[in-house]
Amino acid sequence: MSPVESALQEISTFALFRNYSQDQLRLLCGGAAISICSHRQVLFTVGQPADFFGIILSGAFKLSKPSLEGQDVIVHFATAGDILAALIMAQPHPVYPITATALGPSRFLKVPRENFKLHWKKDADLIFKIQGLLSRRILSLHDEKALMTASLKQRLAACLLALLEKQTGSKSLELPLPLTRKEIAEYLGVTVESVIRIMSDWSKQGLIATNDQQISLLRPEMMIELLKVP
Amino acid sequence: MSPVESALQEISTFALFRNYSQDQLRLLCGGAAISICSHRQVLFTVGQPADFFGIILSGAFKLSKPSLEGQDVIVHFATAGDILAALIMAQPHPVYPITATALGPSRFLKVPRENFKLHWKKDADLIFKIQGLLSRRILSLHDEKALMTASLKQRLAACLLALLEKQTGSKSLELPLPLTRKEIAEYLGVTVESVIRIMSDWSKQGLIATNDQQISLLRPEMMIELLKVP
DNA sequence: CGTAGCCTTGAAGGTGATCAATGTTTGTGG
DNA sequence: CCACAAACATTGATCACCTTCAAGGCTACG
Repeated sequence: MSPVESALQEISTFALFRNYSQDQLRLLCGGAAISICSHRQVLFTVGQPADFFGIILSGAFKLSKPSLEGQDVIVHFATAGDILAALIMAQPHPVYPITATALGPSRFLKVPRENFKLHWKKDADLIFKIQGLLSRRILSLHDEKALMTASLKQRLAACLLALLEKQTGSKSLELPLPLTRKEIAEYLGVTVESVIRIMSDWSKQGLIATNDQQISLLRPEMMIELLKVP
Repeated sequence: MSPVESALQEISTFALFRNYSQDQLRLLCGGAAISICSHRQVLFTVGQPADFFGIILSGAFKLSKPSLEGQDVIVHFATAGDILAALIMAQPHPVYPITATALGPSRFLKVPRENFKLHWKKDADLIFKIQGLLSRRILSLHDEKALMTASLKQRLAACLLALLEKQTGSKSLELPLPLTRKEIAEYLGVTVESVIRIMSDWSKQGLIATNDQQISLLRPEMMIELLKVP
């Protein structure tokens, strides 16, 4: 079986494509290719013409864009099952609004842009489900915004807990993606030093542990406690 | 002509419904009603079962949700032509994720929830256009996030400029909605005092003027200048 | 073996928060 | 129409959190 064929079987387990037959998937993903990305490999870059969108098969990607001052800001951590760049496929000459970089070894199913107009757009049910994904993104961005008045300690706790919840299946205590302190800082919009100071405190208190960029939340209940009234 | 009928003519000028005949609109908006809201009137409240969604005919609404500490955070300022609550209509028992409050006298076309499943969802092209709206929301939330590392002065300038750009048509210097300093603070996630200090500076320098909660940007070029390198 | 990127720690500084007091506008009911 | 309450606006003083700057250690990789 070709790699793409087996990928199609793989995505049929994702919520988005449940109930789709292999034939239907073959149509939707005609001409697709699989990108095998190593850690830190860039999938696409902000500003580049968008000639493909697609689905994360495994691993994770950080989605970032440059801020006014030039340094990068991470807007989202995308994990297996997430769709990337679908939201701009509607435009006549789409350009990636963000840069996608692999976090850990990852696999991505690249679907040619034409498929969107030819097949995806015609499938009201699929568009509808994608809308559901977009809605959830908006709601979680709102939640994040509501946390802006909280202390950095609370925002950091909320961030790690949210990442832990992304975990598909088993409830291990390890975050499903490798993360540097710098990346966490870029995600929260603060400096590395601030993140480090809080996380080393937590390490000393046994709340978290880091092993080769893999972060584990040893005491999630305690982290949740931090989110309660200051 | 009934008020609803004239509203249907009104919305046919919005980008979302261009090319729709009155008959089609009558089908999509069957059973709709018009809410005439006065300043500060609440259209729906967070947590309340969502039995309608709809379109802002005129005026504006602030969309807010309570933060951890209890005070409200404004997640979006919605203006004429915006769709509210469409993104949660897909759920089986939707509940409003935010509170919508009128800013200035406003009119809203309330469409019953059933219409979404019966008619809107079936219209692939419409769902597709709504997806376009959602995409733009996500992109602008990303832009906002990229500004989180900037100083409050810059974020405030960006906020006012973005609101000025929402203006449909004429390029007056007055923001299209009445805003208190407190609301701006709730939108930016900072305290009223900080907003006031910056805005009184700008008032003294002649950059802005306030008249009965109507803010005017007298020198937009200067505001844009503030967004350049610190 | 040298460089580049990440991690860590400390000291100093600034931005925005907090607290407090007062003035102003808006809305409500007698 | 006035009295009063409630919400908003303003200002100053003080404080805390987070940033900035600086220096050094660690690991990965050519």
